[in-house]
Amino acid sequence: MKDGPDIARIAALIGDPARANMLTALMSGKALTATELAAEAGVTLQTASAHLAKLEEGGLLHMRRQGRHKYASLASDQVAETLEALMGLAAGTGHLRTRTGPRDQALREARICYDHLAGDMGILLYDRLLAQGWLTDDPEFPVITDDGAARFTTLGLDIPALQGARRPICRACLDWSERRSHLAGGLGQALLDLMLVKGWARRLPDSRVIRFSPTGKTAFHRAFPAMD
Amino acid sequence: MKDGPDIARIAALIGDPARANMLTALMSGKALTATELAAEAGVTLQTASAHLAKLEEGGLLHMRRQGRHKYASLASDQVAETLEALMGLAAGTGHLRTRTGPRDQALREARICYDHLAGDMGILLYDRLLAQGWLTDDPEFPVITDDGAARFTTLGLDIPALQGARRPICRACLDWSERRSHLAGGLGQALLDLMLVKGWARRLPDSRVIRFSPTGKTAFHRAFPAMD
DNA sequence: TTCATAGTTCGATCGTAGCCGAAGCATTGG
DNA sequence: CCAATGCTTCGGCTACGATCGAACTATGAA
Repeated sequence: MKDGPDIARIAALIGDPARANMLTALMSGKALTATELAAEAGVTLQTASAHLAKLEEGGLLHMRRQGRHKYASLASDQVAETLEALMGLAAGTGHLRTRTGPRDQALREARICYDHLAGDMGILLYDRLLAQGWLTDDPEFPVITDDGAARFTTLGLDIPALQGARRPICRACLDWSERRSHLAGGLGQALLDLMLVKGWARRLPDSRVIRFSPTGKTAFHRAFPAMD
Repeated sequence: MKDGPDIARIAALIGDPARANMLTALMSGKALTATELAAEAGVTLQTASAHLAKLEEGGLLHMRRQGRHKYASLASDQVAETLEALMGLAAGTGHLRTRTGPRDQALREARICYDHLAGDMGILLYDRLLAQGWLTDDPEFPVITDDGAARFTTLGLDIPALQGARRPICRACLDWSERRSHLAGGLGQALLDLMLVKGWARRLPDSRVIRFSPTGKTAFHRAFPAMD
């Protein structure tokens, strides 16, 4: 009867609408304050505080006090992945009730997933990196090839620094809209940062949507071409 | 605020202990009757009936009437995957409260995940298939090579029949105990069936545990050797 | 037909968890 | 020091949903 871990405990944590909204907001990867999350969830600060305490106690969030602010962020990539899996299910089993509005369309095209690029563009990036042989294709932890390391360095990334970090540099992450893999981990984050810094794309305010400019797309295709 | 699909709806479905127990039981891959599930969840038949209705309405279960019995099974591989993801989280964030008993140990070694082999043995199988070059290493949908097809046919599988089915023949599935991939999909199911039929292993009653016999393990290593 | 088993529907009960108002700490800035 | 802002704690209200007993329907067996 009691096979495996206590799945109900954390599913119940995610199952409350207010908490689910908070978690979804945190999928943007940014750490948010309690007040911001309260607004996001549509509840008062008191109830938000209670929710945050439960989420931290449950191991889903990581809290950091900074001055008189309290910042919350997802506890790990694993949490983000689980949320994406749930989104995939919800998108699929939703009785066509989730008609895809224009906002939703933009989400499918390019969005931030925790801290890296997801959606059509995220998958495209991952495919291109594989096609060029800059990454080996592991189902969970791809590895950077020598070719790839050289290329990333040319683009301005500090690969040794990334490799020194505790966090896995490469990680495959499943996409809820496309049900395919895209690149997460330190490298995924660094690449997205790069694109934002170079002005290829920008984040829409208060949303997970990432909008590529026409010139940005061109630059993307030149930097990550389809084949050798 | 309302980014993406309604994640709370289905998380709440999974979040009830009774329903979570039912879903966990169904991870065995077998279709179970309402009465069996009621026993599994520790509730009366009436409440079980209500839960099953909700789970079906929510798109997590697929129901099939057969005579005066009503069989429930997971609606899709995707549901099973999401449950595994939740188990991974629950195992990790559990405050050391889930001390690994002997039963748990057996689960980690070899268990059934929906309808295919998971745990240490599942990962070992997947690695060996890759090492032999019988499968290409795709993060989500590996492909059977010609070598592999020949090998599987020798073992007694009907590859063309599997390829004809609607279901994806190969699929990588993430393991909650090991956080690595193992083989799901039609091929994963067929291989597990094969091992059970050949008597290499057997299922423990009322559990997801799969026990390999000593001779079975030997046969396994001979059929799927470490390197060429 | 009659009986037994499987499952459903209804109604009532009861807990729990979400919610907010108000008051209480804590940190920063003047 | 005081005032303002960010967050927490407390208490009480409310509502939703899980649960079960009892009565009802449906299928199968004798």
